[in-house]
Amino acid sequence: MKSDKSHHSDLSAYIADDIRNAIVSGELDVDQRLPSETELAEHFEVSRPTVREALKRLAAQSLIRTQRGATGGAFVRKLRFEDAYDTQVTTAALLLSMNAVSFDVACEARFALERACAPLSSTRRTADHLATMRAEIHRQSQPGLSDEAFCASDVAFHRALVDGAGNPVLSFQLAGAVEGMQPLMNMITFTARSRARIVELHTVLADAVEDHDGHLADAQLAVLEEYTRSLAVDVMEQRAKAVLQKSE
Amino acid sequence: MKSDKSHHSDLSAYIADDIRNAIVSGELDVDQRLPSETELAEHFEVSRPTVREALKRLAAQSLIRTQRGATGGAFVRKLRFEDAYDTQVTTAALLLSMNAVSFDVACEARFALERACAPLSSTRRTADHLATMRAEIHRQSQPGLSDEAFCASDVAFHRALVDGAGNPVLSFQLAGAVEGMQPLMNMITFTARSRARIVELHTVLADAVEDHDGHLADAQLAVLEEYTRSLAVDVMEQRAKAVLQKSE
DNA sequence: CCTTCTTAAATGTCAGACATATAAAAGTTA
DNA sequence: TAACTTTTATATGTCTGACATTTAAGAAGG
Repeated sequence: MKSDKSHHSDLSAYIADDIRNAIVSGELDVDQRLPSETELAEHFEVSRPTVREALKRLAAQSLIRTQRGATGGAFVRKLRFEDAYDTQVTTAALLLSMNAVSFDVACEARFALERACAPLSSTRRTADHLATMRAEIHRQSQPGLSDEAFCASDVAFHRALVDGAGNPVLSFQLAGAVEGMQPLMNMITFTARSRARIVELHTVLADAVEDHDGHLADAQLAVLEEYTRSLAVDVMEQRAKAVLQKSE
Repeated sequence: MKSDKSHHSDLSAYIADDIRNAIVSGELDVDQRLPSETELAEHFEVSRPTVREALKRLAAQSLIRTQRGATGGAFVRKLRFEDAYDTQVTTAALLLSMNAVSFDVACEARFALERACAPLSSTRRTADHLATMRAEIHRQSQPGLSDEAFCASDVAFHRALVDGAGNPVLSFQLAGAVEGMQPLMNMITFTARSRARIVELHTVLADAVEDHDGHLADAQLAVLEEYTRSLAVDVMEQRAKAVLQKSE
């Protein structure tokens, strides 16, 4: 950790960068304690509030955790997949909404990535993953389900499929693609008929995964993608029609 | 934005969550100005430093930007794909190193995801993407290249392939998988022979993409994955041997 | 009308203080 | 001696009030 800064405006950002680099480069190990806030303040020649702002930046990225008390301080945090999950989903959702990503583009990305998992999941899925998929299918066929609950169940189903690949890196990456897309999916209104169709597709998909048939699973996801996109098109058309009628 | 907090220890985290929810839910629009720090302090009934710590947390996630001066303040920031890129890569790299993810697992995830892009890229790649791929192949065949530079060029090549799919969501997701894996890839020492082999594989891959042959591109990536893994195995074996010799 | 000066509002930074949590050391008692 | 209690030191969490700096808009002057 060097201290240069000189004429930087936003010292806390500079200090955060400096410490972050030390963590990423491995200069600071997991669970290692950082110097106390007072010591950091002296080292960087800034005040304690400024150091604290820098530490909060790092905490926001789950790079450190803090403990109060006598042996307390800031410690390099072991970044777990679960920790990165939430941020990943939030970021993906914001990216989609703020950049006006079309349903088609998001859908394409999501299914392309998911299809990458299908063959692996067909090989490795445990009974547990399969049971989750079946349970979610069952929930999706319940009549009184709200559109949002249906969507949530859909996400749970696909997540089980992805997790079935048994590769935490894949699961992490897919979190953003699948869960982050949920807000977009929530725009769709699922009629009884479309729900029945989706349950049907999901069932074939689950069957394929159960039979270790990666090719069928992949093909089924392609069908599901096409159907999902057609549903979105329907919704858009209906909305356009509603706007037209209103203006008459 | 409600104020409850009650007995929360870590007010800045609570406040950051509160504002973050307002942004994610769309309650606050892009480029909308947040209340001034003083006003936020009054609203949440905390001091200004505490508010500032909360704002720095949000800034660390690129959710807000701040401007100084008379009309300054904190503004909801439009999260761009480029902004999320760096964080994505850093997070992925840290996840791999801190969770002792094996080369095989990371490699499998990376190539599975990349293969998801191959068919799309074969259809849509522009001349630009192709030119980048060719240029990187050329660089990789230069003799005096360091292992790190070779790796960097490899990343650039694959990134061009992914970008060829023309789907920013895919490109964003793959950034983590491909670039985040670079530290792991840097462990490999590339001999002249293995470099020649990789250049060869890359060339066939580029040819396939040029010919809009998605199937061949996909197959070629599978070959490349297998070869990459075999290289890693070689490195591990040599290291194990070195350790044995040392202990004799 | 244009330029320059002033002013006000906001963030950026600082210093010093107190509150609180926590583990280890010191003290106390059975 | 052993177990429990109290004290103490150290760290983060928070507050107050102040000053520095940046910046846009209004005021003053040519």
